[in-house]
Amino acid sequence: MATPPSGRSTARYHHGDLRRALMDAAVATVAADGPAAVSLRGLAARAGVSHAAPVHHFGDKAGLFTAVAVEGFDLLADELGETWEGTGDFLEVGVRYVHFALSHPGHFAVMFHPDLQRGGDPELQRSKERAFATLRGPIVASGKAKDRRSLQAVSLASWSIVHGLATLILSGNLPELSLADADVLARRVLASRGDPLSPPSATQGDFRGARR
Amino acid sequence: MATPPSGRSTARYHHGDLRRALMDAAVATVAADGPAAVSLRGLAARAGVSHAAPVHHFGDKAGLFTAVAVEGFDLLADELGETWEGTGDFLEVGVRYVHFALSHPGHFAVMFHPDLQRGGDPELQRSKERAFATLRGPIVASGKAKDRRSLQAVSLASWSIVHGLATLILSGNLPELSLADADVLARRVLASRGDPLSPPSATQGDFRGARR
DNA sequence: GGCTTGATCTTGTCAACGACAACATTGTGG
DNA sequence: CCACAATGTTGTCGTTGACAAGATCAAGCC
Repeated sequence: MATPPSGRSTARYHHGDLRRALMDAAVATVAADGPAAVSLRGLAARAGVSHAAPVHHFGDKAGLFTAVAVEGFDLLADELGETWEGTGDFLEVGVRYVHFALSHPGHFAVMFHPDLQRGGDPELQRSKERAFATLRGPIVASGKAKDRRSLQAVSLASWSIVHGLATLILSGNLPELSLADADVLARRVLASRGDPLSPPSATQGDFRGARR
Repeated sequence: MATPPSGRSTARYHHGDLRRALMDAAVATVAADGPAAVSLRGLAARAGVSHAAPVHHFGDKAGLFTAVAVEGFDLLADELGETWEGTGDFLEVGVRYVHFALSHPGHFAVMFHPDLQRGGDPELQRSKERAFATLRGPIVASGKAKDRRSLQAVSLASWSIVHGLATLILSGNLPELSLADADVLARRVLASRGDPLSPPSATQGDFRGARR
């Protein structure tokens, strides 16, 4: 992997883009085996560098995870913003949230485990805030919540349902899904609105539903 | 803490209830600093035994977390069942789910991180199934979902919203709440149904709402 | 060319940890 | 009284995160 840009094929002292390689390896490891499976030494070995090299890019493990979280929140904000601008559909933004979580499981897991990160990091704060604002925007724009309090309730409910669905799928409490299936499921779940008192509007789709 | 039942104050060879002490210490540690902060050696020291004593009760770290998860699912099933039988109110079961998560953060975190547990454990499977059945029951009983597919969508939506809300609060993405405030918030969020197209029915309550 | 400076990477080391093996202690039932 | 299982201890090994000190490289400056 990653043959250096210069023709020299033997080991070079400098990696070229070790920061990128380490983050990619970390994300892949988290996606495959969870954050606990990440070791700085393992990542270093995978990138072909010595066990202490990561220190120069991230300081420590929390620094690495913080960088991954920042990247994740930026990606999420981009995707949600794009969907909102493209469709103008509040529900589709929610679907995209779930889609993001499932297509970037490594990032997502790190993003929502603050105990892995460096809490006070200002860059993290900014990325986080931008992502949340991008999520809140469509809810505010849909403008159906009259007062401030109900807006917050609706906003939080929307976030909760997409976040909960994503979390339940990722944590293995629901069957494994293809991304396409997950989109269909998310659309139907969001449309059903979690209230048994109002009959859900059944949309088409072939998903078989939760297993256990 | 935990002076032994016998009057002998000096160190005894047998702890008395080491299993219980280790689980309590583990739950407290997870609640305070997350699962990553748990070390078998640390728990052993806290209980006043040698570093290898926990092996005889849990085998390994995953065994300890599995035992915590089983206890958690049993507690959750008890609480949800009690609420459903007491109130017959579907929404109150959801409120209780969130309440449980916030009042047992140590258990909750372990319960929904399967990578910490021994996946195949039969006791875990049973406890999990019982808890989920207790959650699903009220939804089925409310009987508003016509066909199988919409029932699954409603069921999953309900679970998602309560699980998402609990997860968001616990992960520090919402302001710290007292348990009473959280109950009020959960009630309002569940009542708002997360759909801006239908005006939310504002219930009373003094919670100020999400911060950031 | 020679020198300096900063960034990057290596080597060496230490303490904490999970896991395991071998042994000691305790209490219980035959 | 004695096997025997449960419980706890001591000792050890390999892995890991973190740190310190030094090596290598690139780029600028004289």
